[in-house]
Amino acid sequence: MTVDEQLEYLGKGAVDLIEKADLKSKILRGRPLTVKVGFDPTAPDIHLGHTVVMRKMRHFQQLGHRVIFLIGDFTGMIGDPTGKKATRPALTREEILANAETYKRQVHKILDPETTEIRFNSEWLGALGAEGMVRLAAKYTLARILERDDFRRRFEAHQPISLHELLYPLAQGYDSVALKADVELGGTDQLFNLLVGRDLMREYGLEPQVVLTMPLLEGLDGVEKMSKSLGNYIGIDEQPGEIFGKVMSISDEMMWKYYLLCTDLTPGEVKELRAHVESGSHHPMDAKKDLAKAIIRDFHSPEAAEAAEAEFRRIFSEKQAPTEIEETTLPAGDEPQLLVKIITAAGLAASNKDAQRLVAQGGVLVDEVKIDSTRHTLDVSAGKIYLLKVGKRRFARVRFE
RNA sequence: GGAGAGUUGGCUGAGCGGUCAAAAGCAGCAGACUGUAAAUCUGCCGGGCCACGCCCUACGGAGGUUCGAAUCCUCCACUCUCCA
Repeated sequence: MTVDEQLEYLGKGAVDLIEKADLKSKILRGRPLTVKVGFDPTAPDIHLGHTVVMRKMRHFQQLGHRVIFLIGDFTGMIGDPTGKKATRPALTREEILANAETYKRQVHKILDPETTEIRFNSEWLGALGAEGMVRLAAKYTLARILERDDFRRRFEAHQPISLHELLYPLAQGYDSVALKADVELGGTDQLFNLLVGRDLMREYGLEPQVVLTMPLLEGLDGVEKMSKSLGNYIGIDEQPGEIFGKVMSISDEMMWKYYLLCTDLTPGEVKELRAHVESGSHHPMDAKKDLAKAIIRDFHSPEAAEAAEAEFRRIFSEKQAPTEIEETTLPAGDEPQLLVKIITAAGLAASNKDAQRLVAQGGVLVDEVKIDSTRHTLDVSAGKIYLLKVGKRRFARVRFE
């Protein structure tokens, strides 16, 4: 690849690239670049939203650069204020380390295990000490910190901002100083933090890093950014069937963004596919199934992808019970037991009230038969087995012993 | 340091001393319609009880006034505003 081709490849899908000329001159030196990406160890599960940036990291790896997966175990104690309306709760040391382990286990589904370097920023931030922190804070001004939209908005809305939150961008910027990063990647919401890194590097007499941001992926609701805390995410550790179902539930419109950010298709190929769907020559559901399979192939296997599709067809298109149903064993009894209690006991509803509602609303089937009486009872003598379906997707086989 | 405003269910946000398990919106769940899509419509949306009624927990925390408090009083915690 020529340098210009490399630039195009690395910039593919990016929102900001500051400065492109800097990246070019860095590449021209012919030495592997140090590419830093920070991950906050607050979310124990890597989801599709994270993979957007990770995919970009892989691009750098493919071109022979040194990619550092930085786990913000120190900054995690601060809690990134980005996009937050309220102060985040601080994590304990134990929680952070446990989360970090989960990260390590999962990142290699996307990144090259051989060359990915995993670091923890407590390594240098912890060593900084109070004095170092104060010195670091001296390099930035309040006005500049308040330029940041999140802070300004909270400030103007008279919402609390704790002082330690102001340190977050500085700490993150200092990571770049410590690692002498050539490039830092992040979501567009990270732009401010990444730029602070540039400023700080200049302050410390280093060449400023290149900042490259990727679009944020909306979650299943199609509106909010995909995040663990909002529960609108697809985790890469999830079962193939779960992933398939979740992908199918996104809107047709959103599907294209997923195609662009979560597959290796080029923008041109996605555009072409979209044109086929819009002209009616390709059914949107088929396009979405292909998307779901592509994603499952990445995190599981081609076989798992095919199996997930077959299972999906079986359950939802043909409305049959899944091939594999979780079996729950409950204690048998001589007296008939209320169905609602059995549903709760089997873990298909959060509470008896909840189960009662589901039954009343016609969302419960016992052995393929809809039950709509909340007083319905089942014979629970030993050896009895029932197939319960609650809502559209919750199944369980209950056996009494 | 001084003066004032506020803290309500996952979120936003109403709330007269009784009729408040608490308006409304969002989110969520179920049903209808579908392509388990989206949009739309309908219902539900603290928990317990083989109950259509009763009980428990809940309106920042702890006390108090009252037959009765989310609503009044006191103290504590937290947040915001203005002044210094």
